[in-house]
Amino acid sequence: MAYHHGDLPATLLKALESAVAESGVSGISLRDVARRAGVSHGAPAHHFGSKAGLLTAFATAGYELLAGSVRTEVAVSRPDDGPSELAAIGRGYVSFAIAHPSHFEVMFRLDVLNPDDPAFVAASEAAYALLTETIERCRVTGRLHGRSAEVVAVSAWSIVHGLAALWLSGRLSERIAEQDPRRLSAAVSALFVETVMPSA
Amino acid sequence: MAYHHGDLPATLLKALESAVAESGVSGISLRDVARRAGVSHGAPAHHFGSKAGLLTAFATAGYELLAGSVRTEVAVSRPDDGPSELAAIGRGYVSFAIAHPSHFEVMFRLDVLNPDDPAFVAASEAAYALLTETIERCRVTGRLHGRSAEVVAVSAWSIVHGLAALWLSGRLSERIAEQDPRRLSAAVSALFVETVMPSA
DNA sequence: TGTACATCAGTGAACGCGCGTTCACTGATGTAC
DNA sequence: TGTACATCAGTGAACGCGCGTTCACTGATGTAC
Repeated sequence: MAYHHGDLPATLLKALESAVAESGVSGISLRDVARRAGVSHGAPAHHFGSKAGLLTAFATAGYELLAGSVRTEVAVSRPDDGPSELAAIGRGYVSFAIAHPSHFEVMFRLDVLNPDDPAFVAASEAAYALLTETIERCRVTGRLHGRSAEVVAVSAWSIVHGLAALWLSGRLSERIAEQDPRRLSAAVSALFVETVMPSA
Repeated sequence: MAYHHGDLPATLLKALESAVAESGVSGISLRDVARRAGVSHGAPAHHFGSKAGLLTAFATAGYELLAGSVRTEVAVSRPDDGPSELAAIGRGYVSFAIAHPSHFEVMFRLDVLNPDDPAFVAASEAAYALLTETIERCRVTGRLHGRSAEVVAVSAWSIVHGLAALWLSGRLSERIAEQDPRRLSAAVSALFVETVMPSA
């Protein structure tokens, strides 16, 4: 085994992703992650300090992936139209969660990571800003119809977060006909935007 | 210590609740729960078989509490009015989650319990039925305006579930001005019902 | 090009710990007569 | 009322295990001259 791995931190993060996918956050251990990465169990500490450090780095990467997924959907939405941008954010949020369920799960488990880590805080703020900026744009252009921007923002975040969480928990898909999460999230996002911000 | 405790199963469930509240689902152990209940660490197995059995019984009780909370809110809503019943369900859902965060957390962690347990399945079906029955009532009285009952049901569940999950994760309250979860859930539920099912 | 040396990355043994489950047991309770 | 017995509830010792963290170490890499 080569002593210098090349990019062990990245390999460990990938190993963590598959470990979470297989056994959930509660089932993961540093030693198992090291095993999957093919290194000794002491190696992770060298790069991440502790188990919480590894999970924090993973969650931080999750927020960056989330922001990327949202930006991708927004890029293909109708330009300069707040509501369709908001619907795009919803689709981007859910499709991130579906594509990266392990990241999604860890990101909201503040009990197992270091929630004050500066990089983690910065990444999560940046992702949240995407939502608030769009809602602010809707407000400025009068699309909120006088509704509280805060209530609209919380509702929008809640509906996509809930959809993603319920889908991933498996409690949702077993109860409904629609089995394609992308179509479902598009329908839910559209319902929200069309009713809360009708164009007519 | 008396050999016969009286109602050890109920005491163990209460001990589990406080253990989850203190250390989260990932931090709980059978031995700690037994310690909190003041019995030997072998006692839980006598009543629940295993750790998963205890968690399953706890989650089942959670669904029953959820149904109770929803029924309580519905009982004080405007009678025979689907939409205001739906808003009441939303408030009941969130106020259950706020009042019983430990139950709420365990209920959706299918990885740590026995998801095929008959009592668990029955309790969760019963709770879900409260939602679908109300939406069906709205559909019959024409309040869905031709929208898919399934999409409306998923959206309604998602928005309250997301609100509860985000609130409990702590990621939400640190970003907004409103600090009273009951007022917040009332505002979010009202926004959803008033826009999706306008009375005019 | 070669050599000395500093830094870095990963090893592997060791630590102490708490865990879930099993099981022979003992003490308490309830029932039959 | 008393006695024998069955059932039930909880005990506590024992098991084997995997865990997170520490730390002296060794091998690899990069730099200065």
